[in-house]
Amino acid sequence: MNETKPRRFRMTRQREIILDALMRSESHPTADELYQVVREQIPRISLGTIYRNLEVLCDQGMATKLEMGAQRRYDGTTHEHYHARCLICDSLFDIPAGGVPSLAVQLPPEMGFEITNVKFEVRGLCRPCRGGNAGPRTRQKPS
Amino acid sequence: MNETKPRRFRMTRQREIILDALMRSESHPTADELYQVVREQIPRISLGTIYRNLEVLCDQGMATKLEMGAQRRYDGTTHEHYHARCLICDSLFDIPAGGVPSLAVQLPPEMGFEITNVKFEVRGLCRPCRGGNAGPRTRQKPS
DNA sequence: GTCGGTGCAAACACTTTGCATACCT
DNA sequence: AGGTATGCAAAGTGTTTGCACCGAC
Repeated sequence: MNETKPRRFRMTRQREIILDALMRSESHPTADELYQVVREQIPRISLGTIYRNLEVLCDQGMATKLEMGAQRRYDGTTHEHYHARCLICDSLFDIPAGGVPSLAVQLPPEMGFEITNVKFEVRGLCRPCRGGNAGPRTRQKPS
Repeated sequence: MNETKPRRFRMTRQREIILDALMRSESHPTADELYQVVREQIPRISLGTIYRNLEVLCDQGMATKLEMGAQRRYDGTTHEHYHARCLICDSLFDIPAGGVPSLAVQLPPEMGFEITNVKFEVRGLCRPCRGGNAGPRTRQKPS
């Protein structure tokens, strides 16, 4: 019972061209940027198709979605510190200073990139969401 | 010439309560979450005011905006790697493996947080935006 | 009194979804 | 033939903005 149906994957022209455009791109395009590119080959393609296919391709492990958070969050503090985010309830927890190793990054000089700061976030499961007895909650406040 | 006008900052009841709610919060609230809280004290406050004030408070350095990107980006590759983002043109560049130190994080056990993965991003200026002769561009593609 | 801030509502930008049709396999 | 995928358009979400009134300084 409760079996997830196989849901078969079909490689269509649209899907193929979207994936190709995505893999060919040196940058990390937005859905709309892909839309503009793909439209050169399939003028009548719709933006909805782009979104749907990106979703499917990510599910299939053929692509990755960056910047998960669609909603902006604010922080009352100003000093630099890092966060741990729960994958289930999406809560953010501060990571105490010292918990993070030196984040000294060495970029190859030929890259020509000048580092201003680094952003670092730990993803995982918070205590309440791990604990089995109450089950995972949604939008619960970190303690 | 071209002097930016002083634009003086005024501490209003709304602003004070929003800031207070933000600083008091242990989590990192969204604008809407703050709206719900602040509404208990100022029932007629509008969501627009929340957004406007958060913007101002961040400008004043009294708060911080997390998760800058409002727009989602996709990546044609699957293997885990890290990115460098340009603060001016917002381009994303891959960081070659080996450029990043071990990201072994030690969270205090009493935190009870189980790490699944870490997200890491370098911020700074890319070569084209650093180079003075052409000046910074917007939305330029990383080479 | 002045000029910035507020409430309200409409406008925006990005993403998701319902539906009838089209197309793989 | 059967079940996905597509195009289109409308609906959803989160954020920004125009405007007339209000209020801090």
